[in-house]
Amino acid sequence: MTAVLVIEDDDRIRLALLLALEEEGYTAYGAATAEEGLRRQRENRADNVLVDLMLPGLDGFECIRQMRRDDDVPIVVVSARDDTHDIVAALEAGADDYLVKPVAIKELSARLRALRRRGRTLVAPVPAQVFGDLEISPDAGEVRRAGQRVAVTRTEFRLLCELAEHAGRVLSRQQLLQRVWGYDTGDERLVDVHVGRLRQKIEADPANPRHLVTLRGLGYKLQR
Amino acid sequence: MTAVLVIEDDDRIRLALLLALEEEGYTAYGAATAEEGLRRQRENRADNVLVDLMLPGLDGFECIRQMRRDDDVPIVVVSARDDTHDIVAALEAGADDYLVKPVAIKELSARLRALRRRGRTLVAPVPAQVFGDLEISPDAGEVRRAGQRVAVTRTEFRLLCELAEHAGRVLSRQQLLQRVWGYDTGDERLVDVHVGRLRQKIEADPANPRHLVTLRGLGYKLQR
DNA sequence: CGTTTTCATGACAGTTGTGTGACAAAACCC
DNA sequence: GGGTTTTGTCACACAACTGTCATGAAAACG
Repeated sequence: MTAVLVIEDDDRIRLALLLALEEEGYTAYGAATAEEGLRRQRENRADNVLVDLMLPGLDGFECIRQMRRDDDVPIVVVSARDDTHDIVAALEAGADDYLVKPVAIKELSARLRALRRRGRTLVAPVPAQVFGDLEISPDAGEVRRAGQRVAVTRTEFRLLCELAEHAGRVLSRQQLLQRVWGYDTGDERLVDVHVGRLRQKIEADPANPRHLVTLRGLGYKLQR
Repeated sequence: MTAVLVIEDDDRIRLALLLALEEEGYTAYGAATAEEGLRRQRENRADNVLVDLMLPGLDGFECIRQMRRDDDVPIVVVSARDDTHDIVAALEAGADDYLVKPVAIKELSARLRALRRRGRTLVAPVPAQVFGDLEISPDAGEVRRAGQRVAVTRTEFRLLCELAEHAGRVLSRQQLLQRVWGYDTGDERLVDVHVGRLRQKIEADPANPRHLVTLRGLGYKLQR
């Protein structure tokens, strides 16, 4: 199922777009401001983003720039103005396509498909993160200890990446459940179990972990 | 240097586009018919192709379809008609963008840039890639193991090239489906089957692959 | 020092992911 | 047109992984 996020302040237009997109078989949801749109996209990544340029507060250009900082999602601008400067500026900001209102839903749908066909760029390789003798490369799906490849499972890998991303900071079990498993609620012991298994694999002495440490009452953190 | 091929029958418009593109720093060359355009693109791959829809003989849609059969180059349609049906049909045929004449050269340039940023970088002749005893020459369409030529099918070859292009990085089944088969959605098991067949051919011990490895829960990757 | 809370870990059963052989449809090639 | 190759679907088997639970150790608390 393909999810589309529509960032548009005009309620009528936004709802019309959402309905039309659902008609076309997409899962669509909206945001009335750039800030809300950015937040929703962070929390729940859509496969495509539609954004209006004229937004109250943060405008569309800035919205695109900020979203581009950590997201490769194809962004389509839907604007009322057919102005070359706007088009160029939007594409410069990181948009992938530009449509002028009123948009024909069939055209929109075809363009979304064309964009997805081309797929995510895959260009920027993520450098491996190093924690002492521990090495994590999300790109290669690999974990190494002292240069030796260590086999970790998908869940363990995600957990490790999450901890690595916030290296040095404590993450509560609740946060980890949320970020790694997507559980809003659940047994926190689950995290313990996976941390334990991870330690067996990545720590020289699993009983006295040096990298993946427990902060009693708080959670876990990964340190150098 | 970025090369652009302009397929457009109207001499005046073609020359104007070529001049404007060179002004923008591109290397640009033209073709007056679809047939000529296809031939030139086969002989000498441009990084971007601009196509007019109204062409004598083979029309633009057919031109795009034929070019798409064995080329991933970003194709931009430049048409006089601002008609949703045309737009949709062109995108369906495999175009990546659609501009209505008269085009603003700055906009065109920005769109070309956006396309390339997103698009694959299948530029220039690709040198043979070597993975231990495995050798892949995308240009020659050949695979060798220990110097011996190995017969692989077209699909297997594309799959292998895709993996080789991102050597060392995991590609999910979804990404492979999209990049090798062009499927937006589909049965991921299909990838397994072809990976399996490929292993039979390129791995010394297919049951214990050394190059084409599985990353459980993540996908496949090709490594040295 | 005893009690309570928090955490580590081994065992286990259910679930999921992957490899593979068989087969039919489609494409290709004389 | 008939035979061959290639492709995609399916089903099954097996291995790997996940989440739950129980138990006991360690730390915090009073």
